[in-house]
Amino acid sequence: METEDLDRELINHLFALRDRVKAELKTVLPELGLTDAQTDALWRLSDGPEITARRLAERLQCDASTATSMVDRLEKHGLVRRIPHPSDRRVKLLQLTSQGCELRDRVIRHAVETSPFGGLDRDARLRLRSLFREAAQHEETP
Amino acid sequence: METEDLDRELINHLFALRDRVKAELKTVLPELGLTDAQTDALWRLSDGPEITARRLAERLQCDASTATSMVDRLEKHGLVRRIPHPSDRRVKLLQLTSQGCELRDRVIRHAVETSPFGGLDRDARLRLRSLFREAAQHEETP
DNA sequence: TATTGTTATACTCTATAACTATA
DNA sequence: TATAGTTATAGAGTATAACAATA
Repeated sequence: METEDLDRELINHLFALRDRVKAELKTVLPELGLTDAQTDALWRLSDGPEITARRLAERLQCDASTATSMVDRLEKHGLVRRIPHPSDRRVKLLQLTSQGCELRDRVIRHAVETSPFGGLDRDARLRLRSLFREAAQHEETP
Repeated sequence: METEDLDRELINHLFALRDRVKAELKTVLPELGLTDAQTDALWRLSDGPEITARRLAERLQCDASTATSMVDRLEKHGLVRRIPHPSDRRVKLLQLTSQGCELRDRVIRHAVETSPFGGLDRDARLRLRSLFREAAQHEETP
């Protein structure tokens, strides 16, 4: 079936593009004192105090206990803060410190500056965005 | 600058799509006895005996010693074989065993079957492929 | 009873440094 | 001298199971 080959090529491209971003980040992460996994976590934390540890684990697709130790390390480095939830005393909300925000922004900025889509002109990038958005819509409808 | 927002959205989509593939794989990897990292390695090994350990490390973007221990584990599970290079006795060529090939094919097949591009019709997927190919061309020309 | 987060434990993953054996 | 691969080590990342606190 030819469609399978097409889908496989698309996935291979997807991985290759992701690899290129990862390679670019690897040139800058050591001097920021971050590992790959910590960068992943940082990327998924917003500025506000609104993400629970549970939610972070879901976003990282890891066990809750893994999120706990990840937050332990980020907290030790002064990048994240645990804040008690105002109404549910079981919950801890995770908040980036100002240092954490700054670091996260530098990481994202570098990724954008060295974007693997830089070879595409603006029109092509807009068409790509449109296709990505369409693919994203079908997230939960199989 | 509005272009930065566009590039950032593209990268976010890229990560989200990669996350969806990862999530689908996670539903099947435990029963195959594979971890994420081992799956990554398996994916990058071809059927022929042509990849050196060094080359694998480059593809995985990891240190050579990391590749060594990864191959150790894969070998222990009977998925990979180390073969001496015919002319350069320093080099070890890595070859998937038949079991390794089968496992790798099952992983890839599952990824393709649950492709995050399933929501796009054939024409859209062809346009996406064309854009991916164009982006891939500019890999080494900055 | 169910959920949130943690701890204890045992692996896997990873890079650094030092080493060997070839080239 | 330079390169391919390994070992030893130490720390990061990960899931499982058992647990405490709260809902």
